[in-house]
Amino acid sequence: MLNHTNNNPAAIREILGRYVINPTHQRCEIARVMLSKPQHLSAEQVLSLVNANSPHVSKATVYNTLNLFVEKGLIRQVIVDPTKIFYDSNTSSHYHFYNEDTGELSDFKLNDINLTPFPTLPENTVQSGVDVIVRVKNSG
Amino acid sequence: MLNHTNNNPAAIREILGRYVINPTHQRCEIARVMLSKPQHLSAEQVLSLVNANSPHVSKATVYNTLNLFVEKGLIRQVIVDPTKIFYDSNTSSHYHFYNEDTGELSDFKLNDINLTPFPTLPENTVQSGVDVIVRVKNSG
DNA sequence: CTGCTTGCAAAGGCTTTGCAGAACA
DNA sequence: TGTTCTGCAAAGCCTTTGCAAGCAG
Repeated sequence: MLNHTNNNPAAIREILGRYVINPTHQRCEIARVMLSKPQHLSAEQVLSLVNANSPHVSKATVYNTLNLFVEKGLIRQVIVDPTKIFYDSNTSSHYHFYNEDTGELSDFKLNDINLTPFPTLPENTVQSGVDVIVRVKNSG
Repeated sequence: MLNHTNNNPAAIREILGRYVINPTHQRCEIARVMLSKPQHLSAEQVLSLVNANSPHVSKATVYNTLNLFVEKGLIRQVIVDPTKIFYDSNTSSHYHFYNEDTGELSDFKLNDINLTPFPTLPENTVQSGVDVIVRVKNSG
């Protein structure tokens, strides 16, 4: 699902409402940053983008809000680096390149990727997601 | 590559030698634990397994040694959980199930998985690895 | 009023690092 | 004797949490 918006306050509130998220001031600010385009941001990056003009959102709130957004399905975590979590505003099915030299994360889609028929899942489990990460390094 | 051995000291030293790793006492102990079978262990687990009988390897050495083994290609990191790193003694091509409820990691192989032809890599990069993680939850 | 939200600071958990002593060739 | 390795303790980083103050309905 793509939930991007051009910083339109009403549109942001509408999206939050759709995900049953109480649209407080701070949450709208964080949503504005996250949803401005498809992107991958760390909590630290969200914090500084949100507070770029005037600082008014605390670090704790950024962390708590990002977790709330993940829980509600508005954004996704991407776990590729042991030192930090990335948050992805694009929740539709896609995969990632991760540049281990630069820490850059980028998307790809494959029409011909075919992970089905899946291997048999472990007993008494249901699938909750599939991550495909192609790790790359600078060739230079 | 599978580098497993039945706790045979000479075999362990031979494997370490093959990866150009100076076979100190501590490193042999850690290798013995890691290479006893294909498995996924956290640093904490390695620490307690190594020191199960008599404590003689420090936490710092476990961390440093696991990193050394990764660097030399003897084992692999598996990054699926933001709170800890798993180390995998099986470096041959395979993929992972991760149970988000229990933290259990298990392997699967797919004959019919076909990630080629790959998407075009980002500019000036070379591929260094492909991770496929199927996240599951308990169905009960 | 009453419950939800925020922010600060402190705590937590995993991992790395500095440095002195130990081991080994 | 010189290099490499180990271990302790401290530091570092990212993230979470406790709790009091703030805000909204």
